[in-house]
Amino acid sequence: MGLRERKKEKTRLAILDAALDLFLEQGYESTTVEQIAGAVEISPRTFFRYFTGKDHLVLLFHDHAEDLMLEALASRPADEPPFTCLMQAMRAVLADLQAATPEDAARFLKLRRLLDEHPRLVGLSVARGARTEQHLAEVIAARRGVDPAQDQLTHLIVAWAMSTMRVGFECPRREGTFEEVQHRMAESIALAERSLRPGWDL
Amino acid sequence: MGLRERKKEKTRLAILDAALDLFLEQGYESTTVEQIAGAVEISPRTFFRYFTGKDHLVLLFHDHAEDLMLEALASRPADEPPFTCLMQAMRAVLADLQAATPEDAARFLKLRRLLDEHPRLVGLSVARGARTEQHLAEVIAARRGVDPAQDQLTHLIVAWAMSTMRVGFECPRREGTFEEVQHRMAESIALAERSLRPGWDL
DNA sequence: ATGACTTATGGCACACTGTGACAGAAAGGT
DNA sequence: ACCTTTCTGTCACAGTGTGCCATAAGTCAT
Repeated sequence: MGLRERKKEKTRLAILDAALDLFLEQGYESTTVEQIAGAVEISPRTFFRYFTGKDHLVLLFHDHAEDLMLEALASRPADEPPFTCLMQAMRAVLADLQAATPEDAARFLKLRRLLDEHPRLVGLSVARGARTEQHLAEVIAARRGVDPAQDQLTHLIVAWAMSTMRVGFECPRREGTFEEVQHRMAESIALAERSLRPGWDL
Repeated sequence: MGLRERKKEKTRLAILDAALDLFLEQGYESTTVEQIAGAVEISPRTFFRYFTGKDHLVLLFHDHAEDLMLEALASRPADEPPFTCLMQAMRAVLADLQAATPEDAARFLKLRRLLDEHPRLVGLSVARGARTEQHLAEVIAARRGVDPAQDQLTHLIVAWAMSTMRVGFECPRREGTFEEVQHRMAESIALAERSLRPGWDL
């Protein structure tokens, strides 16, 4: 890996960290791109070369999580029920989180606090989730051998799975360690499985 | 009702209709507020007094639907299971749609086509849905006698209900009459009820 | 009607986001 | 050293959204 790419990655993270701190300090909306750029000594124009906009900073985790889920999904046995499959994909995201560096862990917790304090960002987050949902629906439709444009059950399976995750991640909004997040998530999955009729997703 | 309010309502609808047509003609992003304002002979500044922004135009239906659902929810018997309740609230939205004027019906169908063609707007729509979900969660928590900040099941019930609605409304994306929307919705509800264990939401 | 009031509108200036175009700086390979 | 490729900053620009203030329109007395 050349100096160029290492430097880019460094700037990337510097921007992210500066932005998260500024957002938490003075609020999301009241933080300007100019301020973020100033904090890491780059021009505002360069900021937009690293990220598509302020929103993108908040959605980095979602991008990563989506990759992980699609990857995890691909590695599950073909005969595993779709919903079970999706819950496993979710666990893969959790596992990745646990294996993360302390820096990444801190970023995740900051992001979580940020979402707590800014309902608008929760909106952004679920909107991004809708895109993930589309991608997952295509994979699940293929698994089930149906046309994603026709089959409602496929969309219901994916939508409910994403909802289950979201509830696990979001609720409750207080400060939380990874252990607590993981516990909430497990609780959420258990709740879901207890509520569904066995074989509903076949 | 005075002349003032009637005139305001007229401009309001004129803006909405002009905007929807422009969006469908030349795309959402490439339509400017200036164009919309020009089409109804008002200043751009006035546009922002009627609507908070371009987004708001797309979310008018969601605002209305949320009102209807909260209203419907309030009128349901206290001992009705939460999920059933929410499905009834959803039916209230459908009923309102059927009772709508031809103008409103046309607006709804245009909005639907618009969402079809613009994934970004689907994101907006889902984000708005998250806000509705919060409000519904509070009502359902009260019904169930639990603290919305603590109870995951409440959030799961509401999230799954919203997902069920969304799947009913969105899928599939082709042109549809109200009959088709209603049919899809009924199908979605049936699918949901078939998939859930009786009494899961108590 | 006339006048006094309340409210809606338009115009202006402004801050902010995001993008295209171009010139110069930095890193890569030879 | 050289040339090539890629990154960066500067400038210009279009668009969104908001505060501010003067003016026009509507409302409601007498």
